[in-house]
Amino acid sequence: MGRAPRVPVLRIRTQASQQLAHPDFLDISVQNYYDCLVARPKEFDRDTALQEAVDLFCNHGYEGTSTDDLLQAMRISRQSLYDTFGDKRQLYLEALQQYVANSIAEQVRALNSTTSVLTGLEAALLAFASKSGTPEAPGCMGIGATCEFGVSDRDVTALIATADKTLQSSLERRIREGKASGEISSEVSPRAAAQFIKATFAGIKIAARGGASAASLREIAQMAISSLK
Amino acid sequence: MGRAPRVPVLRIRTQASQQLAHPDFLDISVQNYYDCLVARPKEFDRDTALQEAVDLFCNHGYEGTSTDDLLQAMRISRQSLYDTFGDKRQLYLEALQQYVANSIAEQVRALNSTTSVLTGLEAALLAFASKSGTPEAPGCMGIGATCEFGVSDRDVTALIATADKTLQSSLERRIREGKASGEISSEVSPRAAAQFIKATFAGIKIAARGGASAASLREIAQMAISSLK
DNA sequence: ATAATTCCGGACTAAACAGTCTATAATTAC
DNA sequence: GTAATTATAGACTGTTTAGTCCGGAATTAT
Repeated sequence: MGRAPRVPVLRIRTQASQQLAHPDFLDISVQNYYDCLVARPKEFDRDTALQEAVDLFCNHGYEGTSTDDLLQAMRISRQSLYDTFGDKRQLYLEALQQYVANSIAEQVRALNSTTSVLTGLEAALLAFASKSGTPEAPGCMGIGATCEFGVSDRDVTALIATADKTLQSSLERRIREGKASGEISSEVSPRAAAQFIKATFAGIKIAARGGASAASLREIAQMAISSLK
Repeated sequence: MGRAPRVPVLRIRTQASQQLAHPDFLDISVQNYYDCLVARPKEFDRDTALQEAVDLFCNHGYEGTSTDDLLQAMRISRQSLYDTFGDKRQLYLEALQQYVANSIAEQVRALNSTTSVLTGLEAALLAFASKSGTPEAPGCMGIGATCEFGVSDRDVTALIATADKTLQSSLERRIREGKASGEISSEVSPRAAAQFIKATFAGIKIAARGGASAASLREIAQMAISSLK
């Protein structure tokens, strides 16, 4: 993946401190600078609003979520939605992008959280399940998008394919480590095993969405992992 | 399961043969008799039309399928749809019922198609995948319904739960047979293993919907099965 | 101050939506 | 034949949809 590109930064003296002896300064990105340099700043937080959209799309999909639903949940005006996010489809794509990026990051973090590869795999497999038992299983937006559109939507497909590659390579690397340490059978193909684990991710998420108990999900994860030993 | 209940049958002399020396007779069910005893018989076949609806719902879900889409694919008039199937929701439920029943029946048939339990399991896991590579992976309506509604819709949830129980018990029985014959490890819990196989079903179906190759799906199935050995 | 900018709420529009009604044609019973 | 019944096609209706427009308020720069 490489490191994130360095973002240009501006050092700005804040408005409120301009009459003080020791004024405050603020380092912000150029993008944020332009965002703030407007006659009237936005009254809502873009990321917070986007997260509300994510939650809605997770639960009801693209077609099942109306713009009115979105406005209500995001607590912004109609005009603000179109000004800020373009249209419903662009908002959906951005929400999917944010969801998928967060989701993969979380899974990879869990995967690498332990020295034992198998334990890390189990943690990753159950990372989603843990937050899904609570109120009403929210559903995975990535799987929702796949079910809803298949491979018919270029943008959705490309977005998910990118995330899929990241997860695939993280899994393969960790599985190779497990083979090297002897934790995973030498007969296992890292590529095939990573595909299999991804399928298990999907299976667990669907089971959770269908109301399966946390214990069931744990059993599924453990059986999947046992096939690597 | 048991055998199908015996349907009452009527022997009817067909209209066209009433002036012949050797008239034709027809055995039909009482239900069909009532269905036919109308001023003007339907011009379309109910089951064929329903199957078209199934295909549409598989590909676009409930919200993503409009009544106009349905009329066009089912090639029936608007009034006929409402007369025959009630409304869009009832049609969806009936389509889901038909899909899920057929789907489970096919999987159970594949599962029991061989003497070897593991081979049968592999056949069942790949039964869906085989027809999904062809034109545009149609998607599983059961999984689509689960993603779209979660457990929020009583009728959908109940319908899927019933099918789930059938598949679960078929899998458990077959896994017990495998344990008895020594093909499956004695350490495997039939209940947990059946849950795991169901999750693998879901994972394979999602992967297929996302455009995975037949070879990938086969690898996933084989890894899942290897965890039972 | 004033001008310029941009946010926001709500009214508005055109299209799509699910579902109903009507006129006509086809069939059966008599 | 006539009367009764029912399927069909297509027009129709009220609602919801996504997206636009407009007037007033808030903020910044000058």
